[in-house]
Amino acid sequence: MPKVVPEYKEKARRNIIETSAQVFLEKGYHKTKMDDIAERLGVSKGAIYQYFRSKEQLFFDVMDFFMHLRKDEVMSIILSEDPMRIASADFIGMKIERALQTQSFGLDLFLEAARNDLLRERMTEVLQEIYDEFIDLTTDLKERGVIKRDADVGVIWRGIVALRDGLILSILQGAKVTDVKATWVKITNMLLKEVFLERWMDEAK
Amino acid sequence: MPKVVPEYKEKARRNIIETSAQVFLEKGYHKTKMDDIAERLGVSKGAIYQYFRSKEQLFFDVMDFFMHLRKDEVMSIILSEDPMRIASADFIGMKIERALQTQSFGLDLFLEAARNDLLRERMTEVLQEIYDEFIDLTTDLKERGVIKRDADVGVIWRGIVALRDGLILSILQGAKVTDVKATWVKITNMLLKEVFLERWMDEAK
Amino acid sequence: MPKVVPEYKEKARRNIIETSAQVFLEKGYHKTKMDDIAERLGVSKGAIYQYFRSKEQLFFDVMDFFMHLRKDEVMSIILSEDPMRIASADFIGMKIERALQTQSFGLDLFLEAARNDLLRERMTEVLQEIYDEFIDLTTDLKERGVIKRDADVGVIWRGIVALRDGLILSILQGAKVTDVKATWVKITNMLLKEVFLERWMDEAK
Amino acid sequence: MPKVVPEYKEKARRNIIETSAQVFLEKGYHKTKMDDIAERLGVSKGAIYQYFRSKEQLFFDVMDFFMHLRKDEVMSIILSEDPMRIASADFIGMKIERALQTQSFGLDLFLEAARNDLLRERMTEVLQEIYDEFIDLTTDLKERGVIKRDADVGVIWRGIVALRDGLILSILQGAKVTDVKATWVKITNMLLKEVFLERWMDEAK
DNA sequence: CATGAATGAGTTTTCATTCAT
DNA sequence: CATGAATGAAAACTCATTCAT
Repeated sequence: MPKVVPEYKEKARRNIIETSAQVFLEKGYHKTKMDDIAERLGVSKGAIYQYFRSKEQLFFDVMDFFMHLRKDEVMSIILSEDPMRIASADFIGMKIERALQTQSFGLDLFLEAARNDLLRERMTEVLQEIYDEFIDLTTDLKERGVIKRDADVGVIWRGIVALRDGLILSILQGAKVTDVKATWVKITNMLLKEVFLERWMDEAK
Repeated sequence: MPKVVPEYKEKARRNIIETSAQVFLEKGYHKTKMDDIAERLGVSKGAIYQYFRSKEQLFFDVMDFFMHLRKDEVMSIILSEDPMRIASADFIGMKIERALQTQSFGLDLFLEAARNDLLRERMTEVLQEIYDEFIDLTTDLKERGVIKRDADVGVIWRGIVALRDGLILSILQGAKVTDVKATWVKITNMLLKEVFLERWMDEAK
Repeated sequence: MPKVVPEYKEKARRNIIETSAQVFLEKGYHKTKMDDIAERLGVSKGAIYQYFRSKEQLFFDVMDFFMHLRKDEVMSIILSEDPMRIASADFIGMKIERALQTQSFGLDLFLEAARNDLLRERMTEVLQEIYDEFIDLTTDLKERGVIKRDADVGVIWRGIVALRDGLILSILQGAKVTDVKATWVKITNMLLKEVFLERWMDEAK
Repeated sequence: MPKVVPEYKEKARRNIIETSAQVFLEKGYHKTKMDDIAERLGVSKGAIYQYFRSKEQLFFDVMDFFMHLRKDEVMSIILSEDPMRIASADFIGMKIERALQTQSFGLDLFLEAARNDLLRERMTEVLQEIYDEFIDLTTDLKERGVIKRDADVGVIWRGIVALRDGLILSILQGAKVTDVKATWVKITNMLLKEVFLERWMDEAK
C-alpha cells in the first residue's frame, strides 16, 4: 500500500466508510463496536480515529454515503429506458433478499439518524434534491406525451417509495416473501397505470 | 385468607410493561436505561428485576404487548362500521403526530425485535393470527356483498399496512406532512375502490 | 455500613474527596488514575462515578476542599494567641516535611487548577474571602495597639504567604532543609517586626 | 570533506529543545502531545524520535535547558551594575506578564521535574552551582565594601528567589497585579537594605 | 534521514445486574 | 419484598511509539 501518495488518505477514508456501512447494516448502529469495524477492516481501532473524530461522526459520514446511494439508485431507475420494470417481482425480490441478509435493509440506521437533528436535516435536503430532479424529469415526460398531463406524479412516486419501505419492514417482521412480491407487483402496476399513458405502457411490455 | 398476592404481582408486571413501552418508544431500546424506566415508574431499579430476569426479557414482553396493541388496532378498524375512514387525512394525521412526538412510532423497536430470532418468530405468529381473522372476516363480507368477490383483499390490506409504515418512515426522514397526507388519501382510496362494491362505498360517504 | 440512612451518601462523598485529595497530592492530577483512587478507597471504579460525574468534577471538588483547608489553616494562625510562632523553624519545618512526603505540597494541583477558568475564579473568590477577614482582624488589632497603625499588613501578609510557597518550591527543587528554615526564620521575623509594636513582641516571646 | 553533519544534528536538537520548551510552558507537560511539538516545529513526529528516545527524555533535556536559562538569568542580575533594579515594579511586572501568558511561568514543569529522581538531582546540582558562584561573588563584594560584612547574603538571596516564585504562584491563583507588585517592591527593598551598605545604595539610585 | 499511518496499551466512562441492608 | 450502592465487564477514545515507504 502506497502511504505517501496524497490520494491514499482519501482512499482509506472511503474504504472505512464502505466497510463500516456494511457492518452497521448487519448489526445496527448500537450493536456495532469500533472493534468490529476495525476487525473487518483488518486494522487497529486507533487507525479509524485518524480519519473520524468519533463513532458518531463516522456514522454521520456513513449515512451520507447511504443517502447518495439511495439517490443514485432512485435516479437510475427513473432515468432508465424502462421504468415499468419497477413493477416487477424481481425488483422487490432483490430488496427483500438484501433485507433478509442484513436483517434491516438499513431502515434502522435511517431511524437512528432521524433521532439526530443534523442528520435529519441532511436527509430532508437529499430528499428534496431527489424530488426536484424527479419533478424536472416528469415535466419533460408530460410534454413528450409519455405520462398523463394531469397525473400527480409526486403522490404516486411517494406512494411507491413508501410501499417499498413498508413491505421491506413487513418482511423483517416475518411476512411471506411470495405475499410481499404479489402485493408489490399488483399495487405498483395500479399506481403506474395512473401515470403512464396506455399506449406507452403497451410498448414497454 | 384471600390470595391477593398473585393478582398484585400480575398488575405490577402489567404496569412495568406499559411504562417501559412508553420509554422504549421515546428513546429507543439501546438508549433506554433501566434507570430511566425505574424513574418513570417511581420505583427502584431492583424492583423491576423482581418481575423480569433482564432488560432483554422485559423488551421481549414489551414487544408482545405492542403486537397485541397492533392487532387490536387493526381489528377494531376492520370491524368498525366505517372501514373507509382509514382513507382519511385524519387517520394518517394521528399516526404522523405520534411519530413526530416519539421520533419513531415504534418502527425501530420492531426492527430491533426483527434481529432477535425468538421475537421474529413471535411477530410472524401474531401477523398470521391477524391475517387469519382478517380472511375469515372478508370471506363473510364477500358473501354479504359488501366487497367484490374477486378482490384480492390480502394484497390490498398488506399494501395499506405497508403504505402506512413506509409513509411514517418518510415523515421521520423529513418528508412534508401535507405531501404525506395527500399521498395517503389518494392511494388508500384507489386501493379500497378495488375491494369495495361501488354501491357500498357511496353509502359509506 | 448503613447504606439506607440519608447521611450515608454525604459521608461517602466526603470520604471519596478526602481520599482522592491524598492520592492527587501524592501523584499529581494527571498521573492519578481513577483506578488508583478506587483502589485506595477499596471500592470499584464505578462507585466513584455514582458521586462524581467525571474525574474533572472530582478534581474540582477536591480543590474546593483544599481551598477551605487552606483558609482554615490561615485563619487559625491569624486568630491564635501567638501569631509570632509563624516565624519559627518548626512552623516551616512541618510544611517542608509534608512537601517532601507528597513531592508537591499541592502546589502542582493549584497550578493545574489555575489552568481551569472556573477553578481560577473560585480560587480568587476564596483568596478574597480570606483577605477580607484578615483586614477586619488587623483593623481591630491596630485599634487595640497590638500592631502599628501605619503598617501595610496586606503587603506583609502577602509576602509571608509567597515566601512560604516559594520556599516549599525550592525544597522540591533540592534546596537544603536547614538553609530553608534559616531563611524562613530570618525573613519572617523581619517582616513581622514591621508590623507588630515592639512592646507586644517582647511579651510574645 | 567537511563533516557538517554532526553540527547540523546538534543544531536540530537545540531547535527541538527550544521549541518544545515553549510548548511545554504553554500547555504543561501532560497536556503537550508529541503532535503539538511536531506541528510547532513544522516537522513530522518521527523526526523528533531521531533526536530523543522518548517524550520523557525530551522533557529531561528541556528542563536542563530551563535550568541553565535560570542560572544565566540569575547570574546576569547579580553581575549587573545595578542589582537594585531587582527591587522594581518593572522587574516583577515582566515575570507576571509571562506567567499570565503561559499560565504557569514554568512552575508546574519544575514541580513535574521534582517528581523525577534524576531530574531532582540535576536541579539540586545546578542550584548548588549557582549558589557557589554567588558566594564567590559576594565574598568579593564584601571585601570591596559594597555589601555589609556581616550580611547573610544566602538567606536574603534565597528569600528573594522564593518571594518571586511565591508571588508568581499567587498571581496564577488570582491575586491582583497591583497588590503583588507593591509587595515585591516593599519586601525586596527591605531585604536588600539588609545587605548593601547605605552609601552604595544611594549611589545606585 | 524524514514521513505519517498504524499500533496497542491504557484510561475514562457507562450501565445491566447483584446483593447487603 | 423494596432499595439503591456497589460491581465489573464492556466500550469509546487517546497518544507515545514504531516502521514501512
